[in-house]
Amino acid sequence: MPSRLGAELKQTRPFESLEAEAVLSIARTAAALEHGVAQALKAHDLTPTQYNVLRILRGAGPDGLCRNEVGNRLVTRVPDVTRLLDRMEHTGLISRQRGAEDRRYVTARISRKGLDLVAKLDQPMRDLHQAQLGHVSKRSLRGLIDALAEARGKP
Amino acid sequence: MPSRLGAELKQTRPFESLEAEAVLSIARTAAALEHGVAQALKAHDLTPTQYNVLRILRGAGPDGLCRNEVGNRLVTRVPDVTRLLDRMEHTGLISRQRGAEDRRYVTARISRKGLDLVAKLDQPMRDLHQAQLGHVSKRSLRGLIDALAEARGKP
DNA sequence: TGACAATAGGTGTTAAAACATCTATTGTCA
DNA sequence: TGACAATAGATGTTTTAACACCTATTGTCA
Repeated sequence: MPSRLGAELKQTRPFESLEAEAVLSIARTAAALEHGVAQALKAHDLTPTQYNVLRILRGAGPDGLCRNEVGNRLVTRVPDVTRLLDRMEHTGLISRQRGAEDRRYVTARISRKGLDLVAKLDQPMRDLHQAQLGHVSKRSLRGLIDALAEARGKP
Repeated sequence: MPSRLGAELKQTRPFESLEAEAVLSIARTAAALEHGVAQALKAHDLTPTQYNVLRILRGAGPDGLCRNEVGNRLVTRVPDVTRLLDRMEHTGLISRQRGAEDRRYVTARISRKGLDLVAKLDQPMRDLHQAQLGHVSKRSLRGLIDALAEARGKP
């Protein structure tokens, strides 16, 4: 019985291990989902990472967050948060301010424009996630989430 | 009871839906795993995508594959396979040849150097996958793989 | 057969990722 | 207090991703 993903990729030889198959399954699924998200955001000139930043800063509230903290909370590790924020400041989605007490810090805050944009995207994103995974049973999703947490070593 | 990923991302508000949490879980796990793969391949000046191409062409055998077919089999959708293959040809990992019967096709084949490189990477990659997911039970992995296939809509 | 659609690749350009290195500011401790 | 490590960001450079558009070759059909 050939594995599903094996057939999907038209690869004849079976996977070397369950672990290898899982790594590829995760990568392939993530790529497909992110592609959908990217397509949905493109109409608003946002990348998934920028959208992620907007949600993070909205969650942080008026106090904002420093660059490193934004980087830590990102779903995907980004090695150049400075210029990511540069671009978002340039398009007016966020503002930045050098710290008064400790002048090493630069606090980033979401702007009115940024808040409006994420607010407008809330429902479409809900719909998208539903379209992407709505056909999967709650039970499967729960198991999936737990297994992924285990895979990341956060038991 | 706050969700695991919610705490991990230091996000206070709970997820809007199980589907949204699953999408983020998949993205985060995939990023972590791919980062590990990329680190392992960096010593050989290979990106994960290039490694993927090498494995695809090794699997295809001496007949090779045309550009589009390589693109179709890639784990992640790549919008510029031509220059991906350009680079790999330039570093001597593959060769390309314009088709004789149908001159639109260009067949890509893995070179001796490419074969040697993937062969040398087989064991390290096995070890890496084991290190990344070896702590997850076979049962969880099986469930994970099945749930991801379901998520991709390949039931 | 000759126009035209379809298919397979290639090119040009802009934006973003990746990596190393550098400056400024603060903390620590002999 | 004064050297020096540690922290927070910024900058420079190269590579790659992403998107639109262009060329060459073959298939189709009036």
